Parts: sequence; structure tokens; C-alpha cells
Amino acid sequence: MPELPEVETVCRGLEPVMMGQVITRIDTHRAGLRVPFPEALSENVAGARVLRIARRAKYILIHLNNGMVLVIHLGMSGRMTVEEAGFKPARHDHMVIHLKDKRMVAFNDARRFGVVDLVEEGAMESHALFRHLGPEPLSNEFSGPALAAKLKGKKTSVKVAIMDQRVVVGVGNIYASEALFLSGISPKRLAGQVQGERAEALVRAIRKVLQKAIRAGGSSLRDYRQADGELGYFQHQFTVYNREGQACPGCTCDIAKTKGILRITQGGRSSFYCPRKQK
DNA sequence: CCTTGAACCTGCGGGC
DNA sequence: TGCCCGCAGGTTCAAG
Repeated sequence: MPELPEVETVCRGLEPVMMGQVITRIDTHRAGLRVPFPEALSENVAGARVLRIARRAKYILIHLNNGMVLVIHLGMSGRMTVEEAGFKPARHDHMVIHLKDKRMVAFNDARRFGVVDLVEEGAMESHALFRHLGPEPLSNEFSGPALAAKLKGKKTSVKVAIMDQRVVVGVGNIYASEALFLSGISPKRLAGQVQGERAEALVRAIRKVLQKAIRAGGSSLRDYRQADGELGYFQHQFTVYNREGQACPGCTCDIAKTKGILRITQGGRSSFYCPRKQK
């Protein structure tokens, strides 16, 4: 479900709830998700205090004062909710973090593509989950020349390439389509052909769509939380994503003749684009 | 090394 | 109403 902006919004929602709190225990209700839950998870976090909440790529990082980092990936369908004392886990609430103030943070994931791991602070960089990750799109490390260098010689489409977390992290299926529309680049264009000014434009567009979505989460939610306690913001309005057959904004073409926004399949995923505005 | 496609799993909406 | 199909915002692994 979530791409970088949604994960970022969840992190900001976790902050006021977990920061400074002691974790009393973690309950798990099955052996694991995409991979098994860490061995002795509850024993290894019980009594530890939350120092800070951070994000790397689409991973939530909960830094503890015992030198460990609780790592959570939401996969496709993962959701985090804040629960009050007396909460009884429901279907797909696979993990519940208990806090000293009796509140709980539940991790619900119907499709179970999520990941939970416990990593030593010093081993984060070299950890298998993080070792191959590309630059953060909102950092200075991510630039036109840097992206162009990564894409040079690549034979895949630019759409598939920018979803490759080794090229740049955080961009998923929705924001890939959105950023390509904003930059006027066809999703079908060969990645290797995105060089120079085109790469600059794509970097600007990726930054812009991600930042705008993060801001939307912050401005539309109190404490980054929905009324039901769910953290994060998942109801954005998109420009091309999931708008097959509709006119794109500002389109002057006749929708009856042009079919409007097109949907194609690339790398097994849907791409949405305007063949007139994107070349 | 690169590229592609399948696999993982449940839920939902549409068509019949 | 029920059944079947395709589709869903991610990542990893095997095969070519």
C-alpha cells in the first residue's frame, strides 16, 4: 500500500505516541509475515525506551535505548493503529507493541507482505535489507547527474527503473506514474535515454510529488491520525494514477477521440500516462 | 552483471 | 446470491 509519503506520515504519527515511551512487550499472533518474526522479539525489546522514530526508504525505524532498532516494512497492505487499554486484536493484527502507558501500537497486514526485524544499530548499513538501497529522493544525494549515471545504459523502461530501490528509494507504482506525468516523460522511454535535462526534470518531479503528498498528510490529519486511530494518510487525489480514460488536467484534446489517460502494464504493474503530454 | 517474470497472500469489485 | 476473474500502493528469487 504505502510508498515513501505514506510511510513518512506513519512515522510522524508514531512519534508522539512512542517517543520516550518504554516498550513493555510485543505480542505476535503468527510466526511471521514475508519472513519470520525475529527470534525472542519481545524479550529483546522489553524494558527498552524509544529514542527516536526515523524512516529509510519505505522502512520505519524505531530506535531503542538498548542499541537495537525495530524495523517495520508495511508491504502492500500494512497499517499501523494506535489502540487504548483493553484493545483486543482483530483479524490480521499480527503484531501488537505494548507501551508503558498502557497504549498499544498494532500492525495489521492482510496480505502479509510486510516485514518486521530487529537490527543492531551498528549493523544497519550492512544489513541485507538496507545494503543495496539507493539514495533518499529528498536528500541532496539525489540529483540529476546522479540519476542519469544510475540510468545510463539501462535497457528497461524509465518507469520500471525509478521503482527499482537501488536507483532511488521510496518511489512506488503510484508516484512513479505521477512523477513521469509531471516531468513530461513517457513511462515507456528507455531508462538509458533519460539523461541531462530530462534527468534533472525527473528528479524535480519525483521530489515535488513526494513532498506534496507528505504535506497533504500533515495538513489533513490531526497528529497524523485518522479518526479510527489509523496512522498515515492513504486517500490522496492523483493526477493520472487510476484515471484510465479520463482527461488529464488542462488537457485540450477531445476525449472521445483520444481515449484520454492510458493504462499499460510494465513489469507486471499498471502505468498510467498521457501519450500527448509525455514523450 | 542485467532483465524479466513469477511468487508470496488476502480482499475487493465487476461481470455473468 | 454466488462464483470466477482480474486487480491491488512491494520485494525477492529463479531463470534466461
